[in-house]
Amino acid sequence: MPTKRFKNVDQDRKNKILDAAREEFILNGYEGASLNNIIRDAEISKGSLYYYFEDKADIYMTVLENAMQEINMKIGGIAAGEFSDDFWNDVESYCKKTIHITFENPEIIKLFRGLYYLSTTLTKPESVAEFYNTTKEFTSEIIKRGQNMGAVRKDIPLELLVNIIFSMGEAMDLWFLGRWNEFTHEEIERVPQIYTELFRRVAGTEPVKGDMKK
Amino acid sequence: MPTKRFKNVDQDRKNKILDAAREEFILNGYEGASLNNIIRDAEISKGSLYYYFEDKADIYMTVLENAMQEINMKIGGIAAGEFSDDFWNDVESYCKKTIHITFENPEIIKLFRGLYYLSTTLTKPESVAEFYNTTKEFTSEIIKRGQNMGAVRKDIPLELLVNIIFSMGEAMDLWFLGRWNEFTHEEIERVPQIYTELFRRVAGTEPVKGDMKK
Amino acid sequence: MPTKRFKNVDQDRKNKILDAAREEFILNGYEGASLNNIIRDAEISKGSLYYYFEDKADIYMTVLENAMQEINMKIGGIAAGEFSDDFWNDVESYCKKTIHITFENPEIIKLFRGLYYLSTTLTKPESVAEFYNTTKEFTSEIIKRGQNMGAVRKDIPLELLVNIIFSMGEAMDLWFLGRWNEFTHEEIERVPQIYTELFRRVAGTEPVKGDMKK
Amino acid sequence: MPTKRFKNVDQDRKNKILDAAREEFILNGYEGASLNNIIRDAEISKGSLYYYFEDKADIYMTVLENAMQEINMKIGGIAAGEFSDDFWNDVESYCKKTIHITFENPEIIKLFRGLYYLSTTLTKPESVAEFYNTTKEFTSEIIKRGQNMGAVRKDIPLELLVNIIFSMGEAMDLWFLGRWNEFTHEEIERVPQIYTELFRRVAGTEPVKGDMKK
DNA sequence: TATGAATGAGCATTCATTCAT
DNA sequence: TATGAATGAATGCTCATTCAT
Repeated sequence: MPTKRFKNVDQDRKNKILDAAREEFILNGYEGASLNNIIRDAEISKGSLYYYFEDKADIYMTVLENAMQEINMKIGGIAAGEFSDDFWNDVESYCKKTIHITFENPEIIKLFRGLYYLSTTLTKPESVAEFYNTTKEFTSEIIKRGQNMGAVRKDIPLELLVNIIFSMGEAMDLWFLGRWNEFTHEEIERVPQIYTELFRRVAGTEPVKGDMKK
Repeated sequence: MPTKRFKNVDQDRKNKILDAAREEFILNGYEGASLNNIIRDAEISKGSLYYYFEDKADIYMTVLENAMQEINMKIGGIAAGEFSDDFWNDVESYCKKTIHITFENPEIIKLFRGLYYLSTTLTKPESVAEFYNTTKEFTSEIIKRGQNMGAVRKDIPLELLVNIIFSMGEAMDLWFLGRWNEFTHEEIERVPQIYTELFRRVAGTEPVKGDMKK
Repeated sequence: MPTKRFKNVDQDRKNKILDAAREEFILNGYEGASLNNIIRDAEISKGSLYYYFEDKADIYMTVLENAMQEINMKIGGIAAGEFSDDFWNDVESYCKKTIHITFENPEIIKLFRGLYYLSTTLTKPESVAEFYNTTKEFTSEIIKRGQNMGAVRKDIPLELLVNIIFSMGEAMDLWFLGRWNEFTHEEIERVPQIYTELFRRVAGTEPVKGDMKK
Repeated sequence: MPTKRFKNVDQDRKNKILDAAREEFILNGYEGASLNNIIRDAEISKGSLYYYFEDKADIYMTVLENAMQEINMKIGGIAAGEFSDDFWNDVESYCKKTIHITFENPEIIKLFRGLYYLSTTLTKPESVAEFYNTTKEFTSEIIKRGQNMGAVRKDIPLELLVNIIFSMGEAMDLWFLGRWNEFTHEEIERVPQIYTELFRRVAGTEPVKGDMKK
């Protein structure tokens, strides 16, 4: 439980630490990250680090939570009230926002990839798993809403659906990320449609007839 | 390049080494795996390990190649000739075989997850990437066949499609793996259908009206 | 860069480390020296060693700098002001001092021999070379002074002259070192003359008529 | 005692081994040299290496002896009969030959530098020392001849003189080697004169008035 | 003679963590 | 709160040498 002590730290210092840590984890993955590099870049002492955090995993989790929060703040209000009654339209506009953010902060993907790896490896995976779930809850909420509106199928376990959607998103992120520069502006504009079309095919109640040329 | 020296090693010894290494990599991932543990379990000397392999990555790759080969042997002949003219039917029967094997050797998934992580992290990722690609080529071939038969859409880049399919498979594997024991025999029987239905939704040319209750 | 951390270490501990390191480098040369031996003899942990120093080369350089400083402190003021206007007389008195010190601390020669070897071998030779040059600069200064006074020839490149003088000194050191015990007190007294006479022959502007019986 | 077994080896094989070993020792020094590299390059087995040689030092010594022999063959007849009665003239022509060879095979210097280092470090230095002495004997003979002719001073112990001359030669070799390319053809022609002049100054019975502009 | 598999001690270096101040 | 010195186990890897065949 690091949080209490760390929460009360001066904001600037807090940011410096989180930035340094994030950078390090992105660069070297979880195992590869060195606490020494972090304290060097954050300009704090080893002692402080261990005063704020329980251990390496704790730092990592904190970085993650923070990154997530940041993202959510940027995506912001896809609060219930803002949804229209055209579910898949909403999804598309959500995708549009998300994709923008993701591709403006591509390192974040690397950060979370570490998580995925960790969840099966770490000695104290509970907290990681917990975080992982929290992250998925948001997607879960959206999908449930779709189900209530009759737009999303109910014949497949919700959690499975979430996982699949998640993985698909990750796969597409990765693919587009690798060739982002090769795309024209117009093509980029159509990326959210592709995401949505594929999500809809998998999860939708009604057949989708897609037809998109690259 | 397991240096051919390893190939000539006494079969028992070879197995002992590969088993120990696989176990270690599964347990701790690539970075976390310790060569010391491996030689302890395999009951060989440090020198021997480095006589057989170039470095840690080389051991890992060898373990992987071996696992892959093992799997392929078990899946066996989905050679071209065995395909019928009902593409999605073929896919389902392929899924059936694959799922069986995967779920009988669930650790293998963990093994390959390391790969995924590695491919973006390792200092010498070429060989890893190469292997990763080889692995994907198989899926790629199947999908191309589907395209030729008019069963698989062509309006999405092949590689992207492969990646998505791959990720979906991984996600489903993971999900089912976690609750394999909770399923009745009948439900298990229907799993390949679920895989296929979802693949078909994503990749198929014709709308799919799925309707499967959990 | 002994990282200033080392500078602040308790004097006793510092000495213990430097002594152990010097001993080890003298005994086994640079490549042959084992950090394990050093920490064993210095009774410190591996971690501490790497807390104080960057790497093996850093330790070696620190030992060297220290030895150099020690020597310079003992030789002390051959500051400009102390020179008379009889150049070769000054050289002889400098030799007298130096020889005494060298032969009272003969191991030091071995220490620096390592340097010589290193400067051509090491992967990071810059710092070594730098140090080596610094060391030679002193001789260089003296020679230049001799040239200004008209006592030292100018028809040979300065740097070449320095190198030759240096090597001659080394050769004589080595030779006398090996038979120091065989000499009578009187003979020892005349050693600086021999050094000077030979230096003068090589570097002097005027013919020298030496005549010294062993 | 490697020699007997190694001597009887097929000439080609022998050369291949010696070449590979020499290359390795030149490249990495004695400590740094790896027997594995040697057998790889020589295309022989580990077992053979240890059948021919006692240990690493033995290989090194053999390489050295061979190199020395090679040099001597190239320098060739400065046999007694070929000496004129102008000693220093003979020395100059000897220098001319030697310098040519040295600067055509500059790696050899590196090879012998290892020796110098070794002689104080190695666990079995006797053989090294012995070799070192053998090497010096040649110089020694020449100097003695000079003494008999009255051209070389006798007031300094012969062995000391040899060592000094040797060191001076080494120092000059090194210096010229580093700037060989910067010299015009004419300057190169005068190098042996410089060597000789300096040797003569140090060892000669009569004053030398040198005057050479760079 | 010749091979090459096998060894294990040794290497420099990095690490997360502790704790006295 | 904050520091930074101290730790020692662990890491991947290389080495010269031995020896059964």
